[in-house]
Amino acid sequence: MRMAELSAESGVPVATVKFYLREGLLPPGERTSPNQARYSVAHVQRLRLIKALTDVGGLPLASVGVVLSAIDGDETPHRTMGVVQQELAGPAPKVSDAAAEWATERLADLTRSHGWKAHAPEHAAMANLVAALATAKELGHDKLTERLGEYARLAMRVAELDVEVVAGLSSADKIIEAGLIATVLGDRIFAGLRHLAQEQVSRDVLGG
Amino acid sequence: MRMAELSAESGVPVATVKFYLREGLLPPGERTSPNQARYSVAHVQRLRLIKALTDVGGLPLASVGVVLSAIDGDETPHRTMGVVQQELAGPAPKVSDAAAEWATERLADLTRSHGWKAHAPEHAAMANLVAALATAKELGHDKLTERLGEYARLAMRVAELDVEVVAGLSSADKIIEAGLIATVLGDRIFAGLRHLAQEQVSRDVLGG
DNA sequence: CCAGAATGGATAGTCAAACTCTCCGTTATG
DNA sequence: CATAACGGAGAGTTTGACTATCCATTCTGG
Repeated sequence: MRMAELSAESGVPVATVKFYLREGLLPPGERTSPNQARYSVAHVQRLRLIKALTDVGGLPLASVGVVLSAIDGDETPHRTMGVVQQELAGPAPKVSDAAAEWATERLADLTRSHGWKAHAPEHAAMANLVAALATAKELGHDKLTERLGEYARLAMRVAELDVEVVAGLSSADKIIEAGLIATVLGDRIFAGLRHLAQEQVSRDVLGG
Repeated sequence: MRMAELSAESGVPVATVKFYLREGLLPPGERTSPNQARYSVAHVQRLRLIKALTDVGGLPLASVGVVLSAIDGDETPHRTMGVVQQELAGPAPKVSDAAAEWATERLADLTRSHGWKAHAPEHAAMANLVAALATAKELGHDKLTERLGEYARLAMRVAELDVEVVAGLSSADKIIEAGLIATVLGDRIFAGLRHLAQEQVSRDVLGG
């Protein structure tokens, strides 16, 4: 197919497709002459993935580029997912050193008591957790951190489900892509379900 | 206190504080003369809250404005939290009509089988869920939706914890603010815990 | 009391991200 | 073979979130 059809099929405007080609997010089409190219369904899928990562995952295009090269590379699923989570988490917001230290300590307790592996503070999920917990403290909301262990236990249950959903696929490539999609969409889906559930519970507990 | 101290105390640059004042995100200080003002600890707290909403919650300033006027208003906690969730969820990404219809149907099944109240498709969390599920389908990932019921059950457990954390506060104002903070930080904290847990589980199941 | 720093307020400028527009020479097509 | 579409490159646009510069006061330390 050529540009117009690729655009129609994917729902991405022609000008934007050209822009993605320039940025290297979309691989160039196969040349049929010095200045004509043909695109395949792989290009359509790639565009859909880019849309999912930006629209649903909220990733900046620069991160999308990093993620796409990661899944195109031939690293292990584990390493590749590390890159994905790094980009998905984004840069952690800055917080005061004192609060950060307290939060780091609190998280160390948690991982120790749950038998989880310790992580360096540069680890993306870790850095974001530290920032979020530190912010909670700075805002004077300790309740959330007091219950951290209970949240962690439920997070573990969710993670087990996540891995079940992704595991059982045949090839490493499929596991990587499924993992990517499950991570990007999974966060948003769970957040949505949680909000819905909060309304149910708060209706019962706090009253309409 | 005056500008310089307010800035130092909150960690927000003077120019930015002025900008927030102009935008109406921060209420003006108390006048001490026609062109001088004095600020209070309430201003410091407000600035910290704005920082949390933008940095941690990732909200655009326009949404922060809406949220702040909502919590300053005198609506019930339930209505106020509705506004908060609306802004937090943001505009749902657009998806094809066919996929959206399928996702809406799937969600109707879910809410029915869990005995949850049905929601209009304009409902923020609902619209985002529809978009996320529709995207999963468009990307050819059905596994996630097949297990939706299990995720919903866990989301319910998390929501119960959320409400426990917030309930038990004395005044409606405190409940509203705690709810806001719990929602904003809670999503990010749970996502972080989930990522950490995913690594533990995938290490065991998929191997290093 | 007064010189120099700080303040409040207004206007304009900056910067990055993510497109979108306009050309242009070449290629396909009815 | 006229004309519509294409690929490629560069400049322009829009939005969001600041940041910088002025200026006419107002405060403050010596």
